[in-house]
Amino acid sequence: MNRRDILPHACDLYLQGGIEAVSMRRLARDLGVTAPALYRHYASREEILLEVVSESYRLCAEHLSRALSGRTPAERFHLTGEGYLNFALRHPKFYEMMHAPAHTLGAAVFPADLMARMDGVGQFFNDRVRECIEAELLRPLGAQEISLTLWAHAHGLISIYLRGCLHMDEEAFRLVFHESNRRIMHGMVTPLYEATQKDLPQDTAAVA
Amino acid sequence: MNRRDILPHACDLYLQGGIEAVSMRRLARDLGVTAPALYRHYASREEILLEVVSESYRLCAEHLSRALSGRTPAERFHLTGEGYLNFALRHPKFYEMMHAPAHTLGAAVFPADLMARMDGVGQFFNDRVRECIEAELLRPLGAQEISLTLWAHAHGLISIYLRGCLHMDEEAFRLVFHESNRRIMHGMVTPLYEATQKDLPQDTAAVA
DNA sequence: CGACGTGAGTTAACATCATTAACAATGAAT
DNA sequence: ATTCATTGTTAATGATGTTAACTCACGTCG
Repeated sequence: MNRRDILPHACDLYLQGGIEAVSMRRLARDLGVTAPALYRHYASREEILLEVVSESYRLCAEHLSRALSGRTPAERFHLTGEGYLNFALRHPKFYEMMHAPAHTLGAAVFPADLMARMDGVGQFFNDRVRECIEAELLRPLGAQEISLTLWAHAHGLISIYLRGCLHMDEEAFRLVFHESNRRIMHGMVTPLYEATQKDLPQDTAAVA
Repeated sequence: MNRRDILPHACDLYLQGGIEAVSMRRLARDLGVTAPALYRHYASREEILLEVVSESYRLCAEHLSRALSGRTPAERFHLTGEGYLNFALRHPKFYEMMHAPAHTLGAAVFPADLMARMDGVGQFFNDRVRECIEAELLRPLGAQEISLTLWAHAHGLISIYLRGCLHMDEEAFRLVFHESNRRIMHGMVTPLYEATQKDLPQDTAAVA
């Protein structure tokens, strides 16, 4: 038995019952082994959970990479958004795991290899945006900057939906997602808006 | 001892060491009592954690409500965004708790009173946006729709920052936050963009 | 061939966890 | 004075992550 045999079972347990369902004893039982044996391959439960997170990023990157089949910057840009949305809707538990706070996994901070995977996903977005700026489909506001804005919006909307705050089914949400994207791409303000942006007040001081 | 005495200590424990630091024994010890005594006031640990979530929403609503001191729709709109950002940056652990998945707390689904608090926060955003549409500062794209878009973007950006993915300090992030808001308010596309939106390909089928 | 070390498993144990059952003390109301 | 609800207690159950000490199989080298 080695690491590669353990990870799939850990993912299964996580998909079935969430993080707390991934217990060393239960995992060992599914592998036909006793709990301390797992410590031959992983230093701790935390290390196993981090591997599940890493797997989530791998799966996400796999969905995104299919956007490279697009033949124009616009197509690849569009397919990137679709890939991200599809990943989130098809693998909601993995999507959730991607954004789990470190302490939820018992870790103080994310290890370097995980940070690298995170940066990789971000870099993919950056590259698709840069292409579109060069093709003059997007305004030259900085590829990283636009990319971050788009990622933040997509992630925020998806995570709100996955928490069940929006009372709608998946098909309805796909429409909402696309409509919301249209809004941020084209803007939401009238000419009157700009005039109000001078002399805005500061937020009052903290309360407690 | 009653519920009102327990909650602050539960919050303290959570702020110090995260959700898993809130243990019945530890909490009881801090209150000068033994663990089973807590069950006189709360049915379970889950119920206590949900109360901490509820407290997070209360604190958030408190920050938002200060936006009502603005004297114009534009001011109140701006202060709402500032209030949300300030709440997240001043109370990051509470902000995180607001968006904790239910199973993280050991709960299958959120209770109705919590859902009501969530809707209340959403409603506040809606109302501020509606005001701005009526004042013709925002385009008439639907108050709920715009509100959701703005909330999603703000939440996504903040949660990405709080996870430490952006390598910057709080001051730098405040700038990024405002710049990103400017981008979604004014749009990011060139006139060329629209022409590319016809005949976009579908994402290929699922992989696994 | 035998000695040795290494890798991978075992059992037993420890401390901690949430939760429950059974019981005690306190104080107010009839 | 008795009754009853409230609010604690101790003891126990079963689960958790993790460690220590041990066993067993296997490959390598003298």
